[in-house]
Amino acid sequence: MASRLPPLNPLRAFEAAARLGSISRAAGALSVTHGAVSHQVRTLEMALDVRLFHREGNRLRLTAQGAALLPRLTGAFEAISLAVAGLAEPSTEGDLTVSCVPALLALWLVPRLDAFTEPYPGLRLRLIPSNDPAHIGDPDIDLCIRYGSAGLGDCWLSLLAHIRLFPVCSPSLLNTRPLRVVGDLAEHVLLHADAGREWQTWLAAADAGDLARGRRHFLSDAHLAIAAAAHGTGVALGDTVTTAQLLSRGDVVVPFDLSVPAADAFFVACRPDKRANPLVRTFIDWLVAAIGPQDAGPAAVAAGWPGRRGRLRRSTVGGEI
Amino acid sequence: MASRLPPLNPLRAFEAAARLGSISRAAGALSVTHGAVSHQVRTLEMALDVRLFHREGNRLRLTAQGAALLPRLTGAFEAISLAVAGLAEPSTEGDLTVSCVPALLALWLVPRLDAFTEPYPGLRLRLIPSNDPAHIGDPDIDLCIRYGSAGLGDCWLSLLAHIRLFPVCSPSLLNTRPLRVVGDLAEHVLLHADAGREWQTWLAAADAGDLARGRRHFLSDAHLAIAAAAHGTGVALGDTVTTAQLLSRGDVVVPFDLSVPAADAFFVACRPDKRANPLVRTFIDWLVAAIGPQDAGPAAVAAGWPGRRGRLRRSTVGGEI
DNA sequence: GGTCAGTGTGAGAAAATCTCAAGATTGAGG
DNA sequence: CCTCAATCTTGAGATTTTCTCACACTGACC
Repeated sequence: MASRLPPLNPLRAFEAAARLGSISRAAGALSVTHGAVSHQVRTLEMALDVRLFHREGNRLRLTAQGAALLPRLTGAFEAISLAVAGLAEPSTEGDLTVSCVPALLALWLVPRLDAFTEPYPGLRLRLIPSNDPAHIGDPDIDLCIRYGSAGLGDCWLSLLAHIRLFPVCSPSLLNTRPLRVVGDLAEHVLLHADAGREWQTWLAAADAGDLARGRRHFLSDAHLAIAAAAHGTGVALGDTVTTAQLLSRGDVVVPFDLSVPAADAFFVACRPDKRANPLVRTFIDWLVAAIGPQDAGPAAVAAGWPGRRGRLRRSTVGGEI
Repeated sequence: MASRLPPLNPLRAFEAAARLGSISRAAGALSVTHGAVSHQVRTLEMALDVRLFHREGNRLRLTAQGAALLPRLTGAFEAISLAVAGLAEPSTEGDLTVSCVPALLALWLVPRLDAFTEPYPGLRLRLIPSNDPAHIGDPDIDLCIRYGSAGLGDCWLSLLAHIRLFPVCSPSLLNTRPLRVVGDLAEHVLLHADAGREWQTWLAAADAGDLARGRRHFLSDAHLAIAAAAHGTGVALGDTVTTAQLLSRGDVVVPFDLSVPAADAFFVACRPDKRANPLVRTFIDWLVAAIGPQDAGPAAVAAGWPGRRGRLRRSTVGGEI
């Protein structure tokens, strides 16, 4: 898929020409002749098989497709430029304290941690399994990974991942008791994480809302619920992020081909001042990249819910603390 | 600054090698020989004057700097790939309804709108000056630009711009009554936008909190306050985004070299389902790019400003505009 | 020790990119 | 109408980058 990338230098030439509105100015900015830029743009149009400029005599006008491409390219090249510029800062020694939702910590973060820490021998990492929003304000905690953005208060927020939910169970469970149609769930224990409504949502989507009153256990965290499911205790709701590894190893299986979007999403959050720490920035960059591309579009973040707490994300500069 | 970009193809080669953990695998992914990738990586290290890999015999290990660079590059290349992939969708005809803070609409958006609409002759745009959070839920409104993210409810959010605030007034006002030191503000009318505390914040930073009780007018919106200032009625608080054009045209001037960060920031928001509309995505992309680069780091959203007091720093307002 | 799977490097080939020069279109000014 | 200046396009050839190939080196493993 990476090989599907179009030629980069023509992209840069187009970006400059489109942004500056002129082949000649782009040539100036790139320190080449205008002929070179003209060739590059033409090459790109060939490669993409798309017209990017309307040629009207001696003047250029972006086509709709060129206009759609421009801001994204500008953003990407700016990101590259910033990334390279920020390369000088060397400070990658020290402590990093991360508070993370237990399920994500145990099932996703810990298995991948080596990949992050490997280049940083001087790094001391402390991990706290928790979903307590108050941790954000704690000066001893560098960053928090949370499910849901509600109650996080005055902080930097960044969307990590939207998830979808689906039932999972141990493969051996299917041998002891059938689980072919949704109705068979009545014969199984539904494993709930916390007091969440996730099962209710899924059952509603499966047109089986009445099953919500069957046998069920409540566990304090999705991690426990999924572990219990893997053990064969019952059926839990897994999600696209934390359960992926267990699924690929065959520890759990998905009995039904139906998933529902979760009501909330995973976020990274930290106190604004913590972002000055290059270690924190590096870790966040890594997190976002490691969890995979979630969405096109810039800086997309889902806000909390209306009326939950009127005071969310309000801060004062000179006013009361 | 664009010319400061390092060579792109070596960046891509490094990204692949670092992500896949091996020169050979990168060579496979890029369909070239390993020698080519090795040369590219070496070239990049030369160009940046930074070691990106530790070479240990026949094995590679990322250096701290290489590891810091990797996720950002991956993100940028992914963004490019997505941008190009999304190029096929042609649908750029239809209606787009935007609800926007009045000041930003009149002083920033409208003057730049031609640049956006130009490539889309089939586009019908409807603009609504408003800061009503309820508009987000309105199915007739495609997207909202808001000051502050509070109360927006369940929606997609994206940071547009942080702003800084500073006094502005008509140049002719300075002829009629002096405005040399902060104390001279006592002789002028302070133009407030809404019931905001912005003036209070600025005066506190200027060590002149007592002036907050002088003559003042309250206008319903920053647009009106700034227009009144341009007209010579008094002194208003301008910001780095909406007031930039008036400043560059000389309609208003900045009497003091002191600015404070605003308590909140501009956001774009829309209902999650609206983001399926390519027109909405294109408009948001354009907005974010047009308002300028705000921050490095992925998907960074400020839920308010750093609340630290006394951190207000003097800045050369005229210079950064 | 031999083999395998990696990486590094130098020389030359291949390909991309650039420059140069000529041609074409447009708009302004006389 | 003519000329001039600005701008884009295009083709040929020069230049630079990038790639391949062949060989050398290292470390792991049997």
